Amino acid sequence: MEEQPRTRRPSSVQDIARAAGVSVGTVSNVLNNPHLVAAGTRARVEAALRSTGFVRNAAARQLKGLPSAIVGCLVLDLSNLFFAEIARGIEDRLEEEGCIVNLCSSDLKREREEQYLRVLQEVRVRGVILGTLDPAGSGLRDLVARDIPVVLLDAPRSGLPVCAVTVDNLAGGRAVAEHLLAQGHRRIALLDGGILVPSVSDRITGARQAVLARGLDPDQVFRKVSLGPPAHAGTPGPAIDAALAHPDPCTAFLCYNDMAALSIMLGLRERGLAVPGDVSVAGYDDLRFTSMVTPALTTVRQPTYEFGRAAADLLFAEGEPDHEHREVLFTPELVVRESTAPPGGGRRSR
Amino acid sequence: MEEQPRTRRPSSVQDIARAAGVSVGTVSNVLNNPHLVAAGTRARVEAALRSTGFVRNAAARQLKGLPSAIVGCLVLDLSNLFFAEIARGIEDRLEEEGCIVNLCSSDLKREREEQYLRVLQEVRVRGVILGTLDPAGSGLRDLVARDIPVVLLDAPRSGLPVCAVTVDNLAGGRAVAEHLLAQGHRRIALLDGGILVPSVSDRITGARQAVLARGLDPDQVFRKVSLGPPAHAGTPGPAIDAALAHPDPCTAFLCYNDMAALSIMLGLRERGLAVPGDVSVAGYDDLRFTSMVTPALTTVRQPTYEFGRAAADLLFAEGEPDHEHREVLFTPELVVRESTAPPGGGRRSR
DNA sequence: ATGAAAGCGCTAACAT
DNA sequence: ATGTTAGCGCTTTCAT
Repeated sequence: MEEQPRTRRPSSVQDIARAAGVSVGTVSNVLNNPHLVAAGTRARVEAALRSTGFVRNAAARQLKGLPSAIVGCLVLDLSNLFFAEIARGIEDRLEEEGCIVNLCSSDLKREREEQYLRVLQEVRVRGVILGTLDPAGSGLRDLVARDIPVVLLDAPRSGLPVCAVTVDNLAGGRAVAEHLLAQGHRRIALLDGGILVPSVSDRITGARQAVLARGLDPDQVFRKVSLGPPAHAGTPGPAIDAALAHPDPCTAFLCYNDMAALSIMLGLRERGLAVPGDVSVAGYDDLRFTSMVTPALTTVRQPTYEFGRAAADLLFAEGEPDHEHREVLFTPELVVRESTAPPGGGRRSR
Repeated sequence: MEEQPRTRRPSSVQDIARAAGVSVGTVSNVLNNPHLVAAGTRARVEAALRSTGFVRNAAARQLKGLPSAIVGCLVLDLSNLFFAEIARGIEDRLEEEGCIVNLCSSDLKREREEQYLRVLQEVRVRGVILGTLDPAGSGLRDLVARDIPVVLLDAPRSGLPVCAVTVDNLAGGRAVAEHLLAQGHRRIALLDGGILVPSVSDRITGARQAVLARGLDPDQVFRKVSLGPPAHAGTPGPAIDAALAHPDPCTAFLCYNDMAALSIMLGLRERGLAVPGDVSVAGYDDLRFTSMVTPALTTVRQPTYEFGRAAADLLFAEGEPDHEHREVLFTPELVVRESTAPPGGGRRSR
């Protein structure tokens, strides 16, 4: 029956000042420089603050030029556990600095990436951690031109004055390819997502290097097949056909990530093909559960949580006065499990 | 050698006005009510807009009372694919309205939830989609008291004037438990994450109902064991011991989610125990890959992407003038696979 | 059709 | 130690 004790509209410093019988300046000082205000006054103001449930207006602070607590983070695909875990690493680190993350997923759409970047600029984020489709794109250049700190996520800096955290994709691609070649595979389906992602391109380059190192011709060894974007990962049929329904069928799939590899394995199973008996499958990322599927997936381990934390670290470092742009490079690690084996293991499928 | 073509500091409407030889009001009109301004003037202003790469200042707009384009979204654990997919559903829907999401993960920490809620208020989000640990918490009540639209994610509304999107956890819990009971299990380890999550509590209640419906005593049938928070999911040993190293060992694990179930299965395997030969394991969520592990996981399917979209829908509906708070209820579905079987199947492990 | 000016909530510089 | 005030960038009356 009583009046609502808390005001419905958030109270302003004005309201607090009135309630405590002081000026707005004093309220501001209680908020930001408590030591400047006498104990008694401070107590009165604090009481008013509490009783109205005052909440700072971030927009007003920002308009005064104070740094925003929001950091933008744009990843390629949040439904990929790999990025979700990176995001957690980022978030944990930001939280330590009282920042929050504006997390967006471009879903591998260029247009969407550009749109998000625009909105992030409008809200004047403190910086952005960017997993970009286009390391030479205008969105990124815009950010840089406006002096917004940028940390690239697993993408080359292409000469831009930004920081980056990357993993050695060349080495990773080389490692899986070398593994497959060593097992004797000479026809390998190179599975991509139909969209050219910088890090994946590097892995492919690495894979080609491995082939060249053996004196073979990459164009002979690899056959490019596409799974289509993640949304289509449920229908691996066409990709499988492209690789196998061929006079000279592939004996192995080198997949651009674990999710895709799993999808391929599922499709293979549905067709009655055994892995690795009939065809080998290698993934990339080493997601948490890849050791539990059957057969356990051969893949390449990449850092996730630590990767995210490193990115956030770099972003804060960017904030410092005269900072050198740095690139932190992580090293991937081949994890050989059961899904790859020499070709021609044959018809022993159960 | 040339001057940088784009200003480093983002240009303001003032700058544009000056450049185009008009007043700020006109610039604002070009931006928001283009039809009110003469074609010629408009063209001049638009040229200036483009040449400086003008970006609105969201803070200033907001200060004028315009609605924010930012929607807060707080989930329990982003490293759980279940939430990551929900987040994607939310994001997709928001994007359609030109909004972006401030995605945070409380990591099941109450303190962190409260902190995030505070920051979200400071930035005056347009609303918040909240997966809360505490549906009766002060953070949530605060939001409501301030008329900030709230949509609860899989949590009871407890009488608060908010919307909610939920799944029938009672039914879900009942279904798995009934399945296990029907197979003959009479000693079941009820695995939780050590933290009381509302939705999980409901599932447990549902499971107990199933036991009662058979005229059995839930306290006899269930033995509570804890895996600890997600971060500890890597060490399922203690939970396994608690369930099995007992004069009357459990014959099945009813796990609070798939990630936990996988972790338990891994631990079981390390101890040389066969699933489901020696012990059955049931999960919850039906994450994308649970059908691919060995043995394929028996679990309960929950909507994810659609769940997220529904939440975002509700949030926008909240914005409408005089809106009725609604609750959207999804129905879970038991998915029986290979990881559960009648007890005593025995030592046939290979 | 356009311009002038007030004011959103806050901080910081200055005045008392 | 506290009060006063200008101004951040924008939208929106109200004049012209």
